[in-house]
Amino acid sequence: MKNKEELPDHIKNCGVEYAFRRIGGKYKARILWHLNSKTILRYGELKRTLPDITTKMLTQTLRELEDDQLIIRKMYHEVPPKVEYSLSDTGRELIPFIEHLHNWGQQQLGKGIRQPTANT
Amino acid sequence: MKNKEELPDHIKNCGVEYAFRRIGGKYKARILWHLNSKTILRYGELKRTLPDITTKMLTQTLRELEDDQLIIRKMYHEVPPKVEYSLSDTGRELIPFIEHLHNWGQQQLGKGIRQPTANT
DNA sequence: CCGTATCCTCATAGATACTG
DNA sequence: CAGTATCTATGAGGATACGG
Repeated sequence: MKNKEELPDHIKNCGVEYAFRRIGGKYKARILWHLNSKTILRYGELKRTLPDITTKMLTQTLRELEDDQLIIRKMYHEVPPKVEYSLSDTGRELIPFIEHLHNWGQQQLGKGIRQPTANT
Repeated sequence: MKNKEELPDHIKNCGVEYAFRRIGGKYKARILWHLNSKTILRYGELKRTLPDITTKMLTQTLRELEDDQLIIRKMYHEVPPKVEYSLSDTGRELIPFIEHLHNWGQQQLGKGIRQPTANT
C-alpha cells in the first residue's frame, strides 16, 4: 500500500479512517483542545502550552490544521509580528469528541492504570 | 524527548495525550469500531474487514488492545484453531467517541472535501 | 516574535516466508 | 485457522542553526 490512490473506496470513505488521518498526529488534538479552552492563542503561547513541541512541528502542525480549515490564522502586520490562532467552526465541531476522549483519559489515569502498551 | 520517563507530569497526565497514545495508531479505532458493530469477530473475519492490514500488524494491534484491556480474546482449543475478539467494558466506553468521529468524518466526506493534508 | 531550512534518527509499518 | 519470524522501507518527528 504505497499511497492512498491504491486504497479501495470503502476504506478511503470510512469516516473513522478519514477523521484519524485528519486529526491524528502527535499534537493536533491537543492544539485543538487548548484553542478551545483559551479561545485565542498566539504562536508563542501555544509553544509554551506544549513544552514538548519543536518550532518545526508546531509550525507544520498549525499549517496542516489551517489547510484543513480546522483553525484560523490571523496575522497582524506589526513589528514585532503577532499571529493569533483560533478554532474554525468545523474545528469546533470536533470539541465534543476531544472532550469525551479527554474525560475518558482522565478517568483512566485516575484509576492508576499503567501507561499504554504502545511506545513502551 | 527520547522516552516518556522524561515527560513532565502535566503532559503525562493530560487525558487527551494519554487517550491518543492508547488508541492512536493506524488501525486501533477501526478495529474497535468494527467490533462494536459486529459484537464478535474472529481473526480471519477481522483480517477480511481490514483488507489493508498485514497479519503482523493485525496480531500486534490486537495484542496491544488486549494488553490495554480494551478488547477480550477468547481462544477455543480446537483443530483448526478458533479465536474470537470482542469489546471489553472499557473498550465499549470509547464507542461514543469513535461514533462521533465517524459521523463527523462521514459528514466531511459528504461535503466533497479533499483528502486531508497529512500523508499527502 | 514568529517562524524557515537542513540534516538525521528511529519508531511504525510493509513484504514475505514459515509454523502449531 | 491463527498466528511467528525476519528483513526492509518510509516518513513522522527531533535537533539545531539561521532569517524577516
